Amino acid sequence: MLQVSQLKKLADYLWEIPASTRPGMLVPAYVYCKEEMLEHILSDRSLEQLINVASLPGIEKAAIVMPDAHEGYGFPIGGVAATRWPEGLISPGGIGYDINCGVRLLLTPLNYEDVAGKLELFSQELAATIPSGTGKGGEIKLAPEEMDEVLRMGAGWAVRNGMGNEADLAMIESNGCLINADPAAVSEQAKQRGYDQLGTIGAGNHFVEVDKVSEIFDESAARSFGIRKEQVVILIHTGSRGLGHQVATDYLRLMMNVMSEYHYKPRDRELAGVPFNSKEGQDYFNAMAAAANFAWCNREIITYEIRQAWQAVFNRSGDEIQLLYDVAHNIAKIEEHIVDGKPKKLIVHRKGATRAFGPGNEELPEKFRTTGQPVLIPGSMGTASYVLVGTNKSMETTFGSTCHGAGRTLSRTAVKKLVGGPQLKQALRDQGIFVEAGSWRGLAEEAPIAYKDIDLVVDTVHESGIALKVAKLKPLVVVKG
DNA sequence: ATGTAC
Repeated sequence: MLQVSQLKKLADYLWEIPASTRPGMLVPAYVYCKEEMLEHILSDRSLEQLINVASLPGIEKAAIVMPDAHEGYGFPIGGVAATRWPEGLISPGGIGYDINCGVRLLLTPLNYEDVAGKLELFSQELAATIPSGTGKGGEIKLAPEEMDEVLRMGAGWAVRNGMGNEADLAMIESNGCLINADPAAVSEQAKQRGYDQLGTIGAGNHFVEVDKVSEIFDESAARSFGIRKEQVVILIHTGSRGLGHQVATDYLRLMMNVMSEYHYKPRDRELAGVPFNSKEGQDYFNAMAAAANFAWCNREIITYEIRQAWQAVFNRSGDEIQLLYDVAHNIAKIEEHIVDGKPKKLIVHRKGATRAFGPGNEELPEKFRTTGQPVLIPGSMGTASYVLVGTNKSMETTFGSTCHGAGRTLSRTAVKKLVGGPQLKQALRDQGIFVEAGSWRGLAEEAPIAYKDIDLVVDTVHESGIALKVAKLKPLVVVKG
């Protein structure tokens, strides 16, 4: 276990683990964290895992963790690592099992006072309209050729089939479609697990949440995003369901078997990987892209379901609900960043980390060119969530990345010993929050006491400048699996 | 996160 004394304090929010700390580290590691939250990160294996990441073949500049970091499979969740294109390592552990787990924020034209009397009804309608829960499927059953179309097209498939709005597509990271996606690289088993899972939330920390905008920090960015105080907004957090999970499982197993052929011996077997430009590396990257497209299509169809529930409850057009933005926080992307003063093409792994591109970036839609991209950070259930904006500081220091959420401090088993589902639902109801939960156990596992303080996490990235606060959201309704 | 099991 690493000691505080092994961390070099660079600022109130930033620590360095020098490359000399362990043999084999190719680059230093950086920890974005306030001193008062350091105990969480030091209490599990996340920094040992970060040190392992700092020794991945081809890693550039640094291995980085965000303030919401905790231990994950191989890589810490809340981690960012960029390897040299095209021969650097690609490692499924650096993306995670839930490929393109991500967040999207919908903007409604109504304010809190307009919906206050109908919130309970809306929560029930949302729960009835959006399937949720482990292994749960929905109404849409994809034929094999339709599945391949979804994997190739991403969110555009939903639009083409009448379950999404054309205007949404520009407001999705990568337009909701990674063009290298290859359905042939995705196993039949993965496709089978996903064939009826479009339009479903899943379980764990996934949710649909109705919020009101409780505070504005940056008036000008908020106005440009179309966000105002008291406004009702809707947050979606989910990913690629069983399909993405199976893709990760398949390729981790494959890479464990072949990595020695590429003379790669990881410090931890969970860090299995292969050179990006190897056959297996390309197959994984193209399968990962297909799973990412499935997740974007999933969030687009959930948006369609929300628009229907809105129409049913408020007797207003669902099309008045606008998509602000949709961000991935478990993904690998090929991006150009400046390293040692020179532009370099990199394989950027983000695992529990959000892209936070700043003003002027060509990948952003016109609407966000002058502000930087919206960054959506959900807090733990019943606490707050945030809208931030990407910065050029993040481009310079964190490969254009920031945190992704509050970050767990207690395991699922540990928290269940401290709190029960019914008790938690009542406690949230007492705070004016309507909760619709698919299972008491699942609800208890997501209790806010199992998470870090979202305000501290967001303040850390704000002070460090790797994303700046725009608005704070307060939950009104939570729908969970 | 997850057909909470290879």
